[in-house]
Amino acid sequence: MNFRMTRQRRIILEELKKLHSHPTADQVYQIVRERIPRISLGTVYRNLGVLAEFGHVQILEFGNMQRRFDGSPGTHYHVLCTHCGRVEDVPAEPIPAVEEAVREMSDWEITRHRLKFFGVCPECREKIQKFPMSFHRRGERRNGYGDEGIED
Amino acid sequence: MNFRMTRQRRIILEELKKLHSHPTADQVYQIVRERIPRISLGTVYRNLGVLAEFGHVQILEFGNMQRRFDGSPGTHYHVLCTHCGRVEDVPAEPIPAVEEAVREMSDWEITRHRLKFFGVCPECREKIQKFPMSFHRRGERRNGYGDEGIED
DNA sequence: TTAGTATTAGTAACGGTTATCATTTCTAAA
DNA sequence: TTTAGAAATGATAACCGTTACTAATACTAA
Repeated sequence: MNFRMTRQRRIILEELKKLHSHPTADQVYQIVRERIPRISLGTVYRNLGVLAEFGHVQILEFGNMQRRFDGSPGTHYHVLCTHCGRVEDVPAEPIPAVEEAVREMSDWEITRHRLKFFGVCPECREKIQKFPMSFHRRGERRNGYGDEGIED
Repeated sequence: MNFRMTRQRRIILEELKKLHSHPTADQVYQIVRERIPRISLGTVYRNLGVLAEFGHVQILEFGNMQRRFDGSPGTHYHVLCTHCGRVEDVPAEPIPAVEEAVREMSDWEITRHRLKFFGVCPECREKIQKFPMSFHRRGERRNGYGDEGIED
C-alpha cells in the first residue's frame, strides 16, 4: 500500500495549502474542480483522509457541522465563530506541558491533544454592536454555529 | 417556550447522571427503555439536546464517531482511548488563563474552550504489552477509534 | 376546568460521508 | 520498454447517525 502523489492528490493539497479559511470538503471540491473539472467528490474526501493519515492535513470537527480541513499539519489551536462559522488559527503556541500534566496524574498514555475555542469574531462583534436586535430573532432556538451547550 | 421537566426528560437526565461512561445516544436510549419501554429514540435525542441547551448536559464530539453525552455540566476535560473508544474525565482542573491568553492576543470574544486528549487507556496498554502482535494486523488501515490524523 | 402550548411516539426524510466497482493510472521489476 | 500487480479514479449507490414531521397526549398557568 504505497502512497502515490497523484495529480488529484497533489492539486487538492496545493489548493488547501493556499487557503487559510479551513474549508469544508465540498468547498475544496468546488475549488479543485476549476483545475480538474471531472474530479469526483469521493476522490476529494478519500484524498483528504489519506493526506491526513500521512500528516499533510488536519481534520477539524466542531460539533454539529461539516468537517473542516486545514493544510497546516503542525500542532496549533483553532477558534470557531459561533455567529458566522468562520474558523481561524489561534495566534498562540501549543502547550506541551498540558499533556505532561495528564500523564503524571493518570496511567494513560497520551499521544496528543486538541484545544478549541468558541466565540465571536471581530467582524461579527461589530455587526452585533451596530444591529443588536437582528441577532435576537424570537422563536429561533439556534442562532448559528455551535450554540452554547449544543456541540463538542 | 417554557422548559417542562417531563417524565422522559427527568429520567433521561437521572440515568445519564448515574453513569460516568459518557454514553452514546442509543446507549442512553437502551438504558432509559428499561424504565420507559415505549420511549422513542427521537425523544432521547431531542431531550439530550434540550438538556444541553439548558446546561444540564454536555455533548462531546470526537471525530468520526457517534456523539457522547456527559451528565456533568461543569467545565472539565476528556480523554479518548483510541483503542477501545472509552472516554474518561481528565483528573485536572480547567485552565481559565487559557481563554484569557487568546483574548489578549486577538480581537475575538472568547466564550469557552474545549480541551481533549487522545491516547491509550491503562487496560489497553496492558493488553498491547501482552499481545503486541494482535494490534499490528497488516493490511488494516484503521485500528480503532480516532486514528492519528483522521479525526478532530 | 380549560385553553394554549410543549412534548411525545412513531416514522420518514435528510445529508455528510463511505463503500462499491469497473476502468484507468502508476510503479517497479523483468 | 514492456508488463504485471497494485493503487487511485469517477460515478454512483448505500450508509447511518441525527432531524424533521405529524397526529395524539401531557403539561401549565389562568
